[in-house]
Amino acid sequence: MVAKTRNKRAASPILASVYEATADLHKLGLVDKSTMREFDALCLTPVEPLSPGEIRALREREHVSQPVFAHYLNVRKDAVSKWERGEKKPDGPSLKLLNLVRAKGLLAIA
Amino acid sequence: MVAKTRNKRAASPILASVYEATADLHKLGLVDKSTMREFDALCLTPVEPLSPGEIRALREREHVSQPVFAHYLNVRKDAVSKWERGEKKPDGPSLKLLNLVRAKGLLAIA
DNA sequence: CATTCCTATAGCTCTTGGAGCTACATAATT
DNA sequence: AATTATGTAGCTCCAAGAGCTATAGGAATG
Repeated sequence: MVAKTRNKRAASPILASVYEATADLHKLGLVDKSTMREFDALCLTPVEPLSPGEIRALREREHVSQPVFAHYLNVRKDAVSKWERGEKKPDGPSLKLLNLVRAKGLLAIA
Repeated sequence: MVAKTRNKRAASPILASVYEATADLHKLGLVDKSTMREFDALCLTPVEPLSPGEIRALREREHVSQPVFAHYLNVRKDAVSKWERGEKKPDGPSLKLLNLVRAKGLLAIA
């Protein structure tokens, strides 16, 4: 399927690059097969794991307390505290929100 | 504490209204105490529960498949399927993301 | 000064969402 | 006809997050 995609004549050099990148991501298992068709999914900001220190730095960058930060993410303040102390690791939707804040600021999720 | 806040001379009529609204929300237990100081938290889009039908309608409004929708939210496609069939109920961070999409569209979390 | 709040930790228990998997029917592509 | 994507279904398992109490330190307020 990857090879097939590569061989397909792309509409533009830019699109061709997107195809290449997609194929590579796909090979690495980072992209769902469906994204080979639905290209808007590629415009997503990549979701990376965040260390406790990075989470704390992120929150302090936004100048908010743990309770307020938690309020933005719709989690309990305890959760934020545990993230920053490494007791729990955010993943899935929580990690997505944290990455959104990192990339676009708190206002992006307000 | 609520009365105390009410008695405080507000800087403007608008701010006074905000105080009033905050106090009421606080009385209803909808707002964390911290928000009485951190006002930006009030600018948050309220997070409401979504029914299975509303979730499906939301996804179809954005013209994406379950796998792609899941990709945006950084959850597995199975999760989206279960939400739409009422098998699982999104809450916390997932619900926040869904409300974000509803209020601002998929691009807001891209 | 004393007092009142907010913050941030810490230590618990418990529920359930989401991960991760397989399998299947349908529909759309090619 | 063969391939590919979709949506549903059933299952197990883990850990995130909920929810609670208690504590200590700091900041604001009187």
